[in-house]
Amino acid sequence: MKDNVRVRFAPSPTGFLHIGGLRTALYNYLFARHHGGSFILRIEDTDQSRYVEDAEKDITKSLEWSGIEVDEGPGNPGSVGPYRQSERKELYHDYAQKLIESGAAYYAFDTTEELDQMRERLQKSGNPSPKYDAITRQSMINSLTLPQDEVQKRLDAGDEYVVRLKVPRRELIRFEDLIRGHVSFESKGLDDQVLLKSDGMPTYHLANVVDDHLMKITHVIRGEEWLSSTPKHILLYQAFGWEAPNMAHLPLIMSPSGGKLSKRKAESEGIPINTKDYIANHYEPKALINFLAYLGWSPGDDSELHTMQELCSLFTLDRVSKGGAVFNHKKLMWYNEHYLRDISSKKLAARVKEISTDETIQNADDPFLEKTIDLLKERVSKVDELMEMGDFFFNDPKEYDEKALKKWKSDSPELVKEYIEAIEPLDKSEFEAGTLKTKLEDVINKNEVGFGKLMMPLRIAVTGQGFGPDLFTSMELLGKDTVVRRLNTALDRLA
RNA sequence: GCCGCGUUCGUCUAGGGGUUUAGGACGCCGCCCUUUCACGGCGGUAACACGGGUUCAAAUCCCGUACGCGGUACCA
Repeated sequence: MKDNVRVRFAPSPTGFLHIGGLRTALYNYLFARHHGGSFILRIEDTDQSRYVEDAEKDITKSLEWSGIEVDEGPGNPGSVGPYRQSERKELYHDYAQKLIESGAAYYAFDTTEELDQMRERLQKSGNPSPKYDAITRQSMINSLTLPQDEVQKRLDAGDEYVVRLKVPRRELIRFEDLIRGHVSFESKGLDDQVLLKSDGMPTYHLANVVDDHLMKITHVIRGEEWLSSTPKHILLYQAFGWEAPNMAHLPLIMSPSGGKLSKRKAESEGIPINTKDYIANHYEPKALINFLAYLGWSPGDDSELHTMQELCSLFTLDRVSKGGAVFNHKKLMWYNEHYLRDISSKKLAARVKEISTDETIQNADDPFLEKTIDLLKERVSKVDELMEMGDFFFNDPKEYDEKALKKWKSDSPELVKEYIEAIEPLDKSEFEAGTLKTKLEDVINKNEVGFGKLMMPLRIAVTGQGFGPDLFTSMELLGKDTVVRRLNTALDRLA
């Protein structure tokens, strides 16, 4: 293991940070922290046509929310900046030039149409995967086929060109992947990859290799979708005479229906795909992080719950699995429930006030709100559900749950009436859970009916629903006036 | 198609030649607690893709097959 571990998370700002990207960032971060190294954020904005204005802000905000701290990045540059590739444009130009001079790359002048024609022609003649390679480049328009003065003339005239990597005809390219072990590719299967695009921007491949070297990256930890292009990168490192960083390709996060978890698939399967969706929907960042850490990795013991700090000390690449991992939303919810219950009711009350759009809740008395949360916490999965389930603590039920209404029988009005009569004389200090329960028992005993015969109708009348926290404690919290009012309202509406 | 990478309960995984009647977690089911719903506790269901080797012994090593996934762009 090299000293001074430096890893990078290098998203391209073509959209919001999705859950797969977040996990890649997390694994990089955990690895860096485990080795006391640095976690670098680099923005790979080389595709101007796909650039999304707010994407970088979204990435930064998402990482921050998740608790992933960036040691060096556009917002807090270190000594190897700038950290946006668009601001490093000239650099790539210089390095492309070096490759041309050393013979590892060449100019190509073919237009998009000519390339399409070439591919079509080859396909028709029986080549199913046409490539711009050691063989086909001989029939294309480039500095390998054109006389040197012609090349210079085109360059001087400002003709559009790209720079392509001159992939050797037959060579076995091997490298060691920290997760997968030995990996090898035959160079003949590789394209003469475009390194510098006609708009002057580098492609991912060039920019990535140049930056990883210049930024002294020791470990490249990225998604498996990059495994196939790694040989091109190895070739590049060799051409530059640089030592390649260690490589580690992470298993992909899969959709429950199979295949890489994409935006479309996630949406149709009810899985939030972007980190901002998790923020907006009030998931617990600790839960998401814990869940994501275990999606493709495990510490090897039976533990399931860990803080970020613990994950940092536990995480090693050799314990990352090789196969894709299916996103299991129910397990995420299990984590969320766990971390939610860890939060004090006092803190939750503050969160609820922040989130809520209901004025009654926003202005609620804090001790009261906290008491309701004590009761609700064990019953919900996310903070926002606290308000849904606990709405009856603040507002009279507008309607009664249809399913619960089945428990409102023909004898319910009479029983409820008797209960009202029993509790109305109670003064404030007597209006507490124990007494309220005793009063209910009096009524059912007198009428010789079961507990539920009265309790369910009361619950419906007071909360509008057939489930929820202990009814007597809830009524105590609500107070006599509210309870009696709601019981009478129910009598009117359901009689 | 070609190239590459994978494959242990439904899902995430442990296990890496004998310690395994293959362990844990989520889910699901049942019971207990509770005259609601949950929490909690206890228990149950359920997997080594297939076929050949190697070996005294294979989930574990090797080779094939199947299946899955990824890549195959002047996208990353």
